Amino acid sequence: MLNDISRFRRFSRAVTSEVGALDHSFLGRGRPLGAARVLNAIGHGRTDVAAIRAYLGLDSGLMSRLLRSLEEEELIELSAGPDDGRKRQAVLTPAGEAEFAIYEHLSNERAEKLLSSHAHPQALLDAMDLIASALGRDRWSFEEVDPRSEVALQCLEQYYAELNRRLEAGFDVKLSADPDAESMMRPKGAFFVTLSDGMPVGCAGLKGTDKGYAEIKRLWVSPAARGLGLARKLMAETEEAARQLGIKVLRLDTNKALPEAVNFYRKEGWTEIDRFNDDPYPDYFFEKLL
Amino acid sequence: MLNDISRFRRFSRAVTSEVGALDHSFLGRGRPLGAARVLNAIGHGRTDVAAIRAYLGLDSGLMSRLLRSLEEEELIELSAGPDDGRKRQAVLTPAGEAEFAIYEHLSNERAEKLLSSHAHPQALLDAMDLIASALGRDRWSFEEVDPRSEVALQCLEQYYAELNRRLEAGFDVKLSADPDAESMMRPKGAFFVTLSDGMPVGCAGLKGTDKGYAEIKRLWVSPAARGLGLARKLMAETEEAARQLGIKVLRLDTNKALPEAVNFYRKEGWTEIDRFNDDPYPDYFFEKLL
DNA sequence: TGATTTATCTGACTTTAGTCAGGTAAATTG
DNA sequence: CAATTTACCTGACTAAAGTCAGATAAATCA
Repeated sequence: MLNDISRFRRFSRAVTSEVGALDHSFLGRGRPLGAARVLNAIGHGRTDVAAIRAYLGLDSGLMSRLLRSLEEEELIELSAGPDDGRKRQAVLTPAGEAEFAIYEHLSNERAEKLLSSHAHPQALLDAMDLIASALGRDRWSFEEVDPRSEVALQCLEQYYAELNRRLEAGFDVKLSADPDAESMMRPKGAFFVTLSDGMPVGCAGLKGTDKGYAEIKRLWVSPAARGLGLARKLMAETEEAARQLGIKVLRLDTNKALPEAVNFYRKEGWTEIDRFNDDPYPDYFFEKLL
Repeated sequence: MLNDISRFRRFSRAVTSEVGALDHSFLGRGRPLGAARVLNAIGHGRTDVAAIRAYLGLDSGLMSRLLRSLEEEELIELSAGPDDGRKRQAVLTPAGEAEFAIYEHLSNERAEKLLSSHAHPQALLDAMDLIASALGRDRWSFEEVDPRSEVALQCLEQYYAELNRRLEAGFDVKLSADPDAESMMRPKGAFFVTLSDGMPVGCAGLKGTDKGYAEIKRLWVSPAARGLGLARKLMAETEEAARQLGIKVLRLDTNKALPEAVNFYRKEGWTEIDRFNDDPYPDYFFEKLL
């Protein structure tokens, strides 16, 4: 374990110096870091002054002064909030957009340089996803979305690709009993995605049926977010939705090529039952009474 | 590529906030960050004031004041350098050791917490090694060492383990023509390791013989540091040593289970020759004239 | 409607970080 | 050995970050 920690700390030193170098390049724009951070927060779409303050952890007095200095530079414009005149809204002026673009360029440039100088950039990005997901595990947001929405499709695409990779016979969603979107939306069912700092890292569908039970479908966790207990949380979220909808019996099926999934359902208190559908893919069938 | 960059920047945000949180926990000790950093540098064995100054990038005036404040807290003691009375040496007092231990604990605690809360900590550490190596690629140090030294053995152990994993018949160093240490040390030969922030990430041996040629042996790059051009640099270092020793002909052998190595030698201007030894493992034989 | 809460602003302040121009004493050079 | 260089120290300064106690105006509550 001691050696593990020294590896962790070597990583810490490396990223600390990288973060410091980026800060230093930001200072090259002739503006204190605090002001640069506020400008960038606004550029990234945070218009609500209170939200920026919370995000950057700034004192209200300090925030006020930083906004003033950006205003004097004519990089931002402040206005009263539309429904609450106390809450101020900040937007970039054209000059602010230009300045923000330069900061973006500085950031992107470092990213591109590192990625393009590596012979295996995808491996590097996978490693980054893994670490970012582990560091961000206590900032997950669970959102109920339309299963046809952009984020949902991003999850499902990766889910299908993984099934196709791992199932002996491959996987073609058209051959499977693909639930239609309405069955996974209120009032019949629900569909959840988990976002980790904006990146979709997991999903789960609750498919209502008229057969006296509902099904859990499309439970998927991104490889980068595995081992963090996300599946359990997604499952809890989905079961809660089922209870709200008055559902008493949950069922699901899975494949023998996914042993960790089979294991997970057993550990989570599901009981194995007989085949309850004629979908060609599943080998295992589970049930849980709510 | 745009999506790659957004993944990179998600990683950046995650580690920035992690770095910030650690700094914040350091501030909880009631000492400004600058002083804490100096104390920690001394605790980690940097006694030379000039070295600390270079490492932390501090102005001499600021450094002097930070040392003074730590001295007033009776956490460190300064003395004149043994051979140069201008260079000051800093060491921790017992109270300083105690305070340093607390900072260490804060750092290690975060590391342990993250690692132990993850189901696959080794995957996380591999990811960290990969990223730390990529970020630290312009701070490699090449050192000529005794092939029996600790760092050399660390490299060789991993090298043998990988051969054993990848070669069809496995690999037992005792069955191979294991060069004795003297043949890879001056004046016969040389042995190099590459350190990346203290971690050995690669090695290469130059084995002198009395047969009119010298051999490149044990060229290895850690998986975390592959794709960064390290093998080429190690090779250049080794060839330079060979030239210094007046060697005119270099030879090496390798195995068909290591296609990237075979590829590398071809690309680096080596010419394939007939088998020149009776070692059971190699399938390919190369030569290069200096 | 008057009292209270909330979001932001202002002024006065402290601490930390960082810069710069000399100064001192040890070491090195010609 | 005198002149110069080097490593560190000191004092005087500036800028940035952060804190805190009111002030103000909009929103909400009783």
